[in-house]
Amino acid sequence: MLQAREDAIVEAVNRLLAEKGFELMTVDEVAAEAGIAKASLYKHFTSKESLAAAAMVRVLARAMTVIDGLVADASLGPVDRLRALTRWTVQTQLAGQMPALPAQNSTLRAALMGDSGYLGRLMTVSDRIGSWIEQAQAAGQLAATLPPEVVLYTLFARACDPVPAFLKSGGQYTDEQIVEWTLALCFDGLAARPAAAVQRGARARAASTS
Amino acid sequence: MLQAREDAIVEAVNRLLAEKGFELMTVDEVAAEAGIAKASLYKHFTSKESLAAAAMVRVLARAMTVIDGLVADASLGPVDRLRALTRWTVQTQLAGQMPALPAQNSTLRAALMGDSGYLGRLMTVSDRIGSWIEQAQAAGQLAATLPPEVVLYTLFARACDPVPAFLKSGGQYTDEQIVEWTLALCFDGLAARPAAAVQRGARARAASTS
DNA sequence: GTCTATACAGCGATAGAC
DNA sequence: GTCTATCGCTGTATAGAC
Repeated sequence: MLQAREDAIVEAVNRLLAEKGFELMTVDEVAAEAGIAKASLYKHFTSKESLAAAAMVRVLARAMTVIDGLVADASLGPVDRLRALTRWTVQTQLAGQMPALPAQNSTLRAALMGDSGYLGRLMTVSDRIGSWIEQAQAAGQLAATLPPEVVLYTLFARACDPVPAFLKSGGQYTDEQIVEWTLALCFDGLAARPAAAVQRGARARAASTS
Repeated sequence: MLQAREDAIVEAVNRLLAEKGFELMTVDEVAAEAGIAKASLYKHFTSKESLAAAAMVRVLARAMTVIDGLVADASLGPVDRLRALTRWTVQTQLAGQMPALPAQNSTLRAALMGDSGYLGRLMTVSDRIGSWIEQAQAAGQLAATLPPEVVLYTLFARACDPVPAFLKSGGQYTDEQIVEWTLALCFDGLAARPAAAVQRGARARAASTS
């Protein structure tokens, strides 16, 4: 019962963070959307920052679930897993369920860096992804000239990429198109690709729509 | 004299927008950094939104200057120009001089969309870049499967890419390295590249350090 | 046009009754 | 633990003297 109430609060925070970001989200809105008084909300969470941290913990936990599912599928190579996880990230963002945290807010950064639950999950997720990156680079499937750290941040950044939402707001493309273009841009870039990459892309599209 | 004062104000706004974004920037800070009283500032600009708009107009004017310089160099192809303009964007952002506008703020969006000076410059810049994109796609140098609009937004998004600043904050890479990696990611993606692309990258690096 | 001083609103957080 | 009511502060914007 208490747990369900807190879940409703974090769900509201998650949605509002996705919609307007930390600065523009107000605690009054969170309380209203969770159907609770603001003062009651502060019995569960000590500050606005801790609300955001709870939402981040939740999304990291969900990412971990996705990661575990990908690990369980032995038919996937490291790059397949990176692509699939990135697809989940972009899809979640397009669905308005990816909390957006501008890293510019120092009070929020301080709160997150002091939250061991957040830090631990962030490190676990980073380690899993990092091992896929190293495997993919060793297999010659990912640019070996890039430090793994650069690849990791680039993938994380898909969670706050403004391009997908902007394309969606135009209303002339389907979510599937936007997701595929975003993935193509992330992994293959803007430059014209050799036939091999184009064919791989065609195979992937065929598989995902079959 | 009046113009010089306003330049100082917009310069302060530009720097603060780059550092902390629109929501976290306060008018008091702008006034303090410009060395003027807040009330005097409101004689020059009618609102906080109009301050941000002025900074955006300034950065678009600078982009236009860069674009004109690239057009004047007849030795450059369309992709060369796109790369060079993107390099300028990333370098400006790394130097802390690229105003960051989270598109989530509706009052700010409304103000920008009602500012003809901003809209006109934005359209001019977009048209120039758009023509380069179409030329590059026609020449088979840019992925022709992507709508030009998607390419355009992807290039614009380099102005608020969090990855370069994050890599810089780590302190273990030079600005030049970060810029080259960002460009490589944008144009060639994460995937391992064929020899041709690698060699082109090597040539570009040699040229830029000679 | 510049200043000091202030009005006004919104928001994070808390008091205190139940 | 939930509520209503309110505090205290910050931030945008303005009044009015010079």
